[in-house]
Amino acid sequence: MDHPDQTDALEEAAIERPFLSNYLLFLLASTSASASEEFHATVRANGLRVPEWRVLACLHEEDGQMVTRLAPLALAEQSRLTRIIMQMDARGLVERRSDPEDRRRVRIYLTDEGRALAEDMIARARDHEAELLSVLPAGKGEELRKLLKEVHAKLTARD
Amino acid sequence: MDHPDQTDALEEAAIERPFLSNYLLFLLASTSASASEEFHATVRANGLRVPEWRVLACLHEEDGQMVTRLAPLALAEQSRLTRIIMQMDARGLVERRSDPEDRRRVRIYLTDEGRALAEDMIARARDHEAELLSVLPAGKGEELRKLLKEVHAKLTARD
DNA sequence: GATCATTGCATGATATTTCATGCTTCCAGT
DNA sequence: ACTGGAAGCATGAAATATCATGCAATGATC
Repeated sequence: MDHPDQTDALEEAAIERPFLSNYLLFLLASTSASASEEFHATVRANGLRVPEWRVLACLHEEDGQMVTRLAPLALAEQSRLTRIIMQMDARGLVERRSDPEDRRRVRIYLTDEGRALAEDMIARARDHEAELLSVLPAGKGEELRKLLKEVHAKLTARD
Repeated sequence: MDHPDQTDALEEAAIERPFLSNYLLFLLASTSASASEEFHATVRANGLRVPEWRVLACLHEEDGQMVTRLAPLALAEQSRLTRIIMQMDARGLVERRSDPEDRRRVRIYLTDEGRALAEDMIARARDHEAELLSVLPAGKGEELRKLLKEVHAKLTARD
């Protein structure tokens, strides 16, 4: 029996179920980018780069973390984070201390100035998050948060 | 009447409701990163950088897009995308044609080689997505996809 | 306790990104 | 048509990121 031309079949398939707008990795990256855009502008307006803000937030949550622990949390590669932390140190936001238990380790601590900035920025982040949620249909934001926590936990558990 | 020391109050608050692990922008960025990690390795194994793969996917969906339309879709800044496309052109994956309707515009088209690679990578992306979904609790992935589509639509509508 | 592998971080060289700005082409108002 | 402004893309110079590798400290094995 005859069958349709293969190229046409492929194109039809592409039209019938658009790939990109349903592709989970695209939706995640794109939603993350558009949700973060505004706040990242605030971050830069406060003289911080995005990974620097992330480091402040991580340290505020748990002070004295190692560089290699901070790197994945701040979504930055190790050598990059090392340099970012050197700059934050030079600027007086954090302090590096070698760990007496294991002298290969460098533990990062917030300075008073760093802690103040972290608290300030976290307050802004909370405000921005509230605004963001208010744009969404009621409940959708919380639903999304809950789902992301579950999915994120599953994904990071595979290590 | 007396009140507790302010620093203690702040610290308690931080302990009681951890900020980061509930912060929507963190959950989005971090989930996106960990979900994409594996597939991005595949992308690089196929000789593509992540934005190049995104360009291929966008063009496969709609060929002949402008640079300024492609840039936000590929999550890359315009001048960066210009250079990425120049490289893809040099490699024979895409072709740049000036738009006769408006000669400021440069429209990007897949070459046959580019289209073949795009189709190949999209197939891999579909497979990877299926694997990813199979790791998650049943239904969670589809739930997430649906929510992200709604939220992403709301967020990008504000322009 | 010597050796070998590994972990944790730093760093040099290279490649990439970014920012501001330049150059065209188009459009609106006159 | 002419002028001012904006859109679309390109590009140089400076800042950053990346990759591989180096070095030091630790742990494991014999």
